Amino acid sequence: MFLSIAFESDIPLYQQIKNQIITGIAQGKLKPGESLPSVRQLAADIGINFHTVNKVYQQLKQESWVVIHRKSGVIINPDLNLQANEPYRESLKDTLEVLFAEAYLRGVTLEESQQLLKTIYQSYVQEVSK
Amino acid sequence: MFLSIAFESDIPLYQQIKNQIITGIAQGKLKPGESLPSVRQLAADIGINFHTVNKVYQQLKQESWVVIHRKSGVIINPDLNLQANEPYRESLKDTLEVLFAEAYLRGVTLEESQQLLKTIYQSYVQEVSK
DNA sequence: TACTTGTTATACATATAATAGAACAGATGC
DNA sequence: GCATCTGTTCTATTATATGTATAACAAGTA
Repeated sequence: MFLSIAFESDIPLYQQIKNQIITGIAQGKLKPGESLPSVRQLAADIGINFHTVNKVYQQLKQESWVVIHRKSGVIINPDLNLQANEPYRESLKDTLEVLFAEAYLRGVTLEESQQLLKTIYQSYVQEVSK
Repeated sequence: MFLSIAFESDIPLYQQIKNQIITGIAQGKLKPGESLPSVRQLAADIGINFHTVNKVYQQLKQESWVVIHRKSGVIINPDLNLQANEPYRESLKDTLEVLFAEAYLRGVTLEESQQLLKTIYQSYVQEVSK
């Protein structure tokens, strides 16, 4: 099992699963072309309803993280080609503005934040491919 | 009015208000000791129910961003002394890990991210005080 | 044929978000 | 004193989000 779910968390189950799949791709734990468990299988593994997993897969498909075929099931998009377009960059900036306002007021310096970012980026794989 | 509310947003009203008050403090638009509108006044200004504003103030009070007295009403905590303790740093790291996994996969480099952070930090005031 | 696949539909329970109206005690200004 | 404003609390209702439950269907596989 490549997922660890916190049932007591206030983050919705489907969001936790989605987050871990996307970070999994970035960290190379999941490779483009690799297949994911079926909705029923993954739901059984985690111990939740298959509709919750289906919701995740539908959203991932909608955002082009995965492709779904009757034959091959759900696989990580082999041709990951997501763009950092302007709306995305805007939303990212807005999110960071709020997030780091609190961090700044708690005494986290710019240097610390940049160092943290560097460490996080180092956990991402150099080349995302098969 | 120092708040701009997006009613069509999927971000809850109370969360938008809370976010803008905290970033407002970081950016120097709101200074420690400064008083905020009463729950009824702010609600009337925005055009929402006063219970929603009350929810914001209660949370801000709970997290020590503001202090509330019968006499003075709601004021930004004059002695802002919030700590970046270990649980907070953990949650910040977890949030960033997810956030930048997607950014990374969309082609946003470490250098771009660090530059963005620098720009954001520059919008925060140097010295948070009266 | 039996089984698994993704997909869809309906229903239900619970929690969250937002609104609504009412009331109360403490403080303020006339 | 009296009216007004303050934060606070209570109950209630509506809408939405989340998660579960059961069932069914068409397409592909062994």
